[in-house]
Parts: sequence; C-alpha cells; structure tokens
Amino acid sequence: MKENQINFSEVDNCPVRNILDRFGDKWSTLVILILGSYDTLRFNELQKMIGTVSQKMLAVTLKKLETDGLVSRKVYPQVPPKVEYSLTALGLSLLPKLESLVQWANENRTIITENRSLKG
Amino acid sequence: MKENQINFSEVDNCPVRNILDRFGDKWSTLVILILGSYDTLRFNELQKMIGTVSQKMLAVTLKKLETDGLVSRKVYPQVPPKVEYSLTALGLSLLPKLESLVQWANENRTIITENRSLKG
DNA sequence: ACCTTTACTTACCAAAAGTAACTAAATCTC
DNA sequence: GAGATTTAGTTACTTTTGGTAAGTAAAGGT
Repeated sequence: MKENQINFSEVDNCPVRNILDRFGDKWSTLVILILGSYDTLRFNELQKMIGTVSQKMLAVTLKKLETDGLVSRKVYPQVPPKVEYSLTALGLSLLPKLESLVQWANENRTIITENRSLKG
Repeated sequence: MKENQINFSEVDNCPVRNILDRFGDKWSTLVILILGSYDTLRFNELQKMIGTVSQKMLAVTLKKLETDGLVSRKVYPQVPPKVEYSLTALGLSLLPKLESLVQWANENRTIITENRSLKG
C-alpha cells in the first residue's frame, strides 16, 4: 500500500467518489467543457451544441451542476424565456483538469480505436 | 469561438466523446485509479476494494478496459482460477490525469458539500 | 462424499436515461 | 384578432444500463 493512499471502499466516507460520482454521469463533463469554451450559452444553444442530449437530461444535468456550484444560471424575465448558463469560479477551476483528459483522449484516440477493432 | 476549438456536436466525428464516453460509465475511472495505486490485483481483491460494485459490472468494466488496451489480464491456469489485473502503459499514461481530478475533488469537497446542503 | 474456493455468466428486477408530447405567455403573421 | 412561433423547461412512457442472487467448473481439503 502506497503512501498518500486513498480509501475507496466506502461510498459515504470516500471523499473522491462522493464528488466524482457526480461527473460520472453521461453529460456533466461535456457540459462543463462546452461552457468552458463558449463562456455563456442559453439552454437550447447548449442542446444544439451537444446535439444528442435530450432536453430532460440537459435540464437535470444543469440543475445538478448548479446545485454543486459549478455552473451559474441567469434568468431574464422575458417571454419566451431566456436563461444563460456559464461556469462559476469553481467550475472554471475544474476545467483545466477536464481539458487535460480531452488532450489525453486526442493523443490516444488512434491507438484505442485500433485496440478496439482488434478485440472486437 | 476560441481557437483550438473542439467540435462536440457529432458523436461519431467527435474524437473526444468517442473515447471519454467509455469512462463516463459508473466504474471505469475508479478501477483505473485503484489499479494505479495497487499495481496488480486479482478480480475479487478489486471487488472488495471497491466494495459496492457487483461482480457482473466489474467483469463488464474490466473487459471494456482490456479491449481498449488500458488494463492487462494475466490468467494463471489454476483451479480455482487466478486472474491478475494491472494497468498497461496506456492505462498508466491516463492515471495522472485522473489523479489530478481526484486532487481537485479533495480540494473542493467541503465547498461542494456546502453548496449541496444549501440548495439540496 | 461433500464443502470450499475463484472468476466469472445468466436470468431476472430496479434505476437511469431517451423520446415525444405538453405548457405558458409574449410576439409575429395573416 | 385567431393562430403559429418561440424558449425553457416538465411529464408520462419506453428503452437501456446496472444491481441481485443464483449457478458453473474443477481441484483440493476434511
């Protein structure tokens, strides 16, 4: 057992899983990455940008991110409604870590695709 | 639109999502992190360490990671069977990026937990 | 002869996510 | 002035994903 070991075994006691489980869902990381590159987006701009997310899941995802304080939500009292989403300082602090994952994915895309086609 | 912009809008054409979707599942990142700290583990050592993963999902997760070439599987022809899992070089190259996410989660755990209890 | 052990698989059930339709109210079109 | 359009959602229903519990194979221990 290495030093600085993290205990993963209990969900509630595990500092990591409690937080990371929130990004283990299908859309959170993608929403953060996109808001990171576009700064401010309305609900259906985000939806068009992602392309394959359902309205329901985008709404749920944004609500969770807002609850955690990663995304802020600005409502303009208009009809039809206008709501703008952007990253908070906390969300921005996570961004470079996710971008580093994206960079890794880009660098290793070819080799992983090859591995997949070998094994089927 | 910033320079170095990534196009997220089409699943198949998106270099990022094609790869990252594989870690968007419930267990992959955790398995990589644990194998990263324990070096080599047998199937049920991994299961005990995670604590809440089902045998079925651990098997599925390991098979996907093996297919992608992130995890290697060494079978000892014994009865009862012995199978050892460890990270490949590719898996090891991903590890620091995931550990950086863990570090972020640790640093921001308190504030996120507070945010959740305010809104939640 | 029977129980144990390990790394799975399988059949069945629960939870998460996808789909499509619906809503409210101001503005635009005819 | 009746009806379509627009936006940010919500709701009811279906599909997909994950969880549960039991089963499997074959060697060794009691």
